[in-house]
Amino acid sequence: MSTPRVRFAPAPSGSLHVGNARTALYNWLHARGNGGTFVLRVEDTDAERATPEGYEATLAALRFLGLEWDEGPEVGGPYGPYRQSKRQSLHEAVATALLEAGYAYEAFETREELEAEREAAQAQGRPPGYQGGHRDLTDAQRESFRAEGREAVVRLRTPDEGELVFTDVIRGEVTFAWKDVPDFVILRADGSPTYPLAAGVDDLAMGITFIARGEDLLSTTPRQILLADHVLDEGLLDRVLEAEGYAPRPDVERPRYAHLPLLVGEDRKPLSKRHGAVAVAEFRRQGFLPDVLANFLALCGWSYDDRTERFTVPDLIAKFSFDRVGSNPAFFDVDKLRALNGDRIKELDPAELADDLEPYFVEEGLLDQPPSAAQRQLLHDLAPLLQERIQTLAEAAPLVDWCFADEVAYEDKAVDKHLRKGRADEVLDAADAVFTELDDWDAESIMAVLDEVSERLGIGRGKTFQPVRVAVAGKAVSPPLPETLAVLDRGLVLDRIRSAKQLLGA
RNA sequence: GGUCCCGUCAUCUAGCGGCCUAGGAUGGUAGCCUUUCAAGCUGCUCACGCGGGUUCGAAUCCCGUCGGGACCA
Repeated sequence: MSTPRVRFAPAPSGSLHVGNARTALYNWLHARGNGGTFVLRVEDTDAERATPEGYEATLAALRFLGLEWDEGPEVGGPYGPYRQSKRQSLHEAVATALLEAGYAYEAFETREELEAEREAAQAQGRPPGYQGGHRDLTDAQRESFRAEGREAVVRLRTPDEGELVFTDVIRGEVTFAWKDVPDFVILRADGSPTYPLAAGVDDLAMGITFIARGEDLLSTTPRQILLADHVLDEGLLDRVLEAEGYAPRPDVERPRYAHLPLLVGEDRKPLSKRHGAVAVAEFRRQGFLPDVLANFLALCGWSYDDRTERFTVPDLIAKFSFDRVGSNPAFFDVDKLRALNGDRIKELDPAELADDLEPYFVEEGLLDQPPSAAQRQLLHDLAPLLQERIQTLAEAAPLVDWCFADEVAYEDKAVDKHLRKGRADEVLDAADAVFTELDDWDAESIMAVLDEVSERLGIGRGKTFQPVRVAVAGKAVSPPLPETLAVLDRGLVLDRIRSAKQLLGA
């Protein structure tokens, strides 16, 4: 078998949906793992949905995930153009050739007539598909329809009987009876190609050998196979390609199909905006790492064995295979994604984590843009403390915002609970004194003097640490106190303790 | 309405005729640890939609049924 040529063909109607991202990932992994070629073809024929912003967002999402394409927009390749909107003349020419060869025909029914036909069929309990009424019109009939001002669509003729059996890489043998596949439209009345024609022709023209796509396209597969039969058997496509000035298609076998299980929400319905975030860009914004997203997406439908679930991207390339893609719907479990992300963050080199965190802190206004050397240093010092308490990058800033702010914002609840109670005032006085006199401003020494304070006052660590924490941070939750204080400026810490004392006095 | 796909713990998933008294993970929960929050460790949470059949033996194969989804309109 030759090396695979796979493609990802998104409609650029906004940022990439995670379901589509998974499709892209599987294709990409298949190509990378088998020495193949990953082709990106943008299906931007629907002018209303395909916006320039959507196009940019789609490419950005793919790049964020690391899914670089070998052929496609902005990188080119021998079988372009790779934007479907620029290939319309090819699709139209193929439709015309199909018409001339008798595989397709013009049909003139109006929308109302088709509607009536459908209702009649439903009423009689028959399937509602097109009945093929205009299959065998004479030239004269066609002329007379045209004279009435009717416009024709072009339909591809499907067999009346027999069945089509094909092997789906994931589902095995799938059978469709031709009687259930009505003649389908390949060219609309306005002359524009439909999805099956455009995608089918482009896949063949680009020499795609393996098509992994959503399960929703399973039932259109017989049409595409039929179309491919007609387009290929007579050398029809090759002639059109040449006539239209396109590169001859590569000499490869016909595409095999893999229909991926749907991604669903917790209610088992297809994943949509109702379920929360669905765009790759959104997960990126929330601070999920691209490798983790790829890891998680790979697991949505694929498994390696009965226990391994953490993979690096090179692991995935080496281990991914369509053999182990399941056929039941995959639940997009955000909790699991968060857990994976948290695990990966813990493993990150703290310096790397600090770099990853920087944009989020800038976004929150905690760091200047660009950050000063001191700010950057502080973030680097804080990174190891943050590491095991966050699952996403966006969660870090709220934990340590007080380290960067000029003024602490005291939370009433924390103040009431830890400063206005017990012997907080004594603790603060003691902390003020010992911190001021401390020789070495490091975590160990701070820990030691705080323990001394506890002992002297005869209270537990909690009763000592919490008032100090609230005094300095303004809230009851923070990374470990001595370690955090140690990376801060001692003067700042003392100021905070004094302002807390004032707060209590007032 | 028709065609196609799918149905294992609370959730996702492994399972492809004996290795299954069904494994892993997530979530929840209890305990330990503990300066808060986490993290970590230990335990609990125990499931093959239902009914037939094939077989010495079925989660695994077959038939039916119920349920969910996709597509066609």
